[in-house]
Amino acid sequence: MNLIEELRWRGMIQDIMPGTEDQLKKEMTSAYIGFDPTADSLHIGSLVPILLLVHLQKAGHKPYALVGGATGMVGDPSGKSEERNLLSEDILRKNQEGVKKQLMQYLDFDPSKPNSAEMVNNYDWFKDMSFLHFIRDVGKHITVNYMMAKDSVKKRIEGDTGMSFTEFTYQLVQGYDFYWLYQNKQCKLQMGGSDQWGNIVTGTELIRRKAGGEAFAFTCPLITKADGGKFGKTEKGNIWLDPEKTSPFQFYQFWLNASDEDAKKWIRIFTFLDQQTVDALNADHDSDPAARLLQKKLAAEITTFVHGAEALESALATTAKLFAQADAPAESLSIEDLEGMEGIVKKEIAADKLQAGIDIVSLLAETGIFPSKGEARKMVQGGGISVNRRKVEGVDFKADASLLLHGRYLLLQKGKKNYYLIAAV
RNA sequence: GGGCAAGUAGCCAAGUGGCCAACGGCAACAGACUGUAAAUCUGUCCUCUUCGGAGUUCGGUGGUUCGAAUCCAUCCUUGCCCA
Repeated sequence: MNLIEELRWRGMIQDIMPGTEDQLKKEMTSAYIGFDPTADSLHIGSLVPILLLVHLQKAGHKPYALVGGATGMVGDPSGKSEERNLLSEDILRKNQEGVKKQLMQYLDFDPSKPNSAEMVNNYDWFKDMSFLHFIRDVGKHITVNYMMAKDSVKKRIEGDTGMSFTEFTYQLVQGYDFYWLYQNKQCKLQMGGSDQWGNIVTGTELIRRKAGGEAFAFTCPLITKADGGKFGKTEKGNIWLDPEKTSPFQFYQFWLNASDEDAKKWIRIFTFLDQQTVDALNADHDSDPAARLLQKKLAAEITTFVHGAEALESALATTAKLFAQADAPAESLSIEDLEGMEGIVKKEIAADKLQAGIDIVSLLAETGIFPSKGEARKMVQGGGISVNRRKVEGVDFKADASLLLHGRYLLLQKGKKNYYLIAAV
């Protein structure tokens, strides 16, 4: 299977420009994807573009990861119904660094290889460009009519929030990136999410008109969830690639909780397993859906790719303790189990308060698990709180020192999956 | 600069003098069911609360009124049209 066939099978191609496949067959091709420095870490939404670059490199082509230092300052209107807030330069610079560091992990930057990955930042070629230069050399080649026809623009013009000149210009800025890379790095291919199609095409158009060259592009579908929810969001917010922001355990759990339908799609997109393996896995899964083989494999593969084998081990261990032995009484957990659980939130309470006995509502509020007593009370009344894995039956429940595990800890749960370890100090 | 519209909770959106902490939907959280799923059902969903209530809201500010999200004035923001 060649690269395009492979990506097609994986369901990673949405739109593709004619001739792209031939170009990739013909020679080692340089290709790029842009990453937005809107946060100091990438989240799992960026995994697909990263994987595209990885596949590309595996197929022997040369990947460029572009950090959008300049485009980040403008704001991409694609998929946005409203004008974006501009980030300050300080924050952008910090974000660029964070994003850059993460990208380094996933691609092979070994300069001795002809197809080593390279990192570029469009801030480098935009920072010294004058406005006059831009409008004469770039703007002249693209008509407003052309730009207005773009979906991202049309939607905003037809909508009722309008769009600033700055965001309108975005597609030219991004288009120029492609042109610059084409001229300076012989980059002939741009990839991206399907929401980027319009911007990408502006780039190829610019290359054609300004340099008379031919450039190619394809996009991958945006990842969706079968239930229509936003991909990559949970109650705790985004799933980040930075283990400081989203622990490997939480990361693993995110994938494990995928629905069957999603898991079938995602296993092809987010893992490198070949067709045969995936087919076999699917068959096994269907014979016993409750075992969730697909989800387990998916979660294991992607956690290893992002965080490494060791992190996966520890995520698995925590999972076993939290869920596989969920019926086991809390008393059976060792101190190491309690303290070592990843994804558990640690809180403290004064030992003498506990000695005297404290009602559950105050306990929840004082340890900061809930911001107010009112909220804590509502959750207790709704049956959403457990102490030492036993459900708290009512608001008059009192906690005291006799409940302490190993004389030190209370294991508290909000719902099924949110664990808190309260240490008496 | 002129004309016209709009601004209500995280989002969408109803409400046009008292019955309004404000219909409904989405999102979110919890419970039941389950496979740590989906679907479904139930509860919560401005803040605090001794669960009796209390406090602060409907772009901002001032006013009319016993009483304002609702009426008036003014300012701000956004969109459309004209210049």
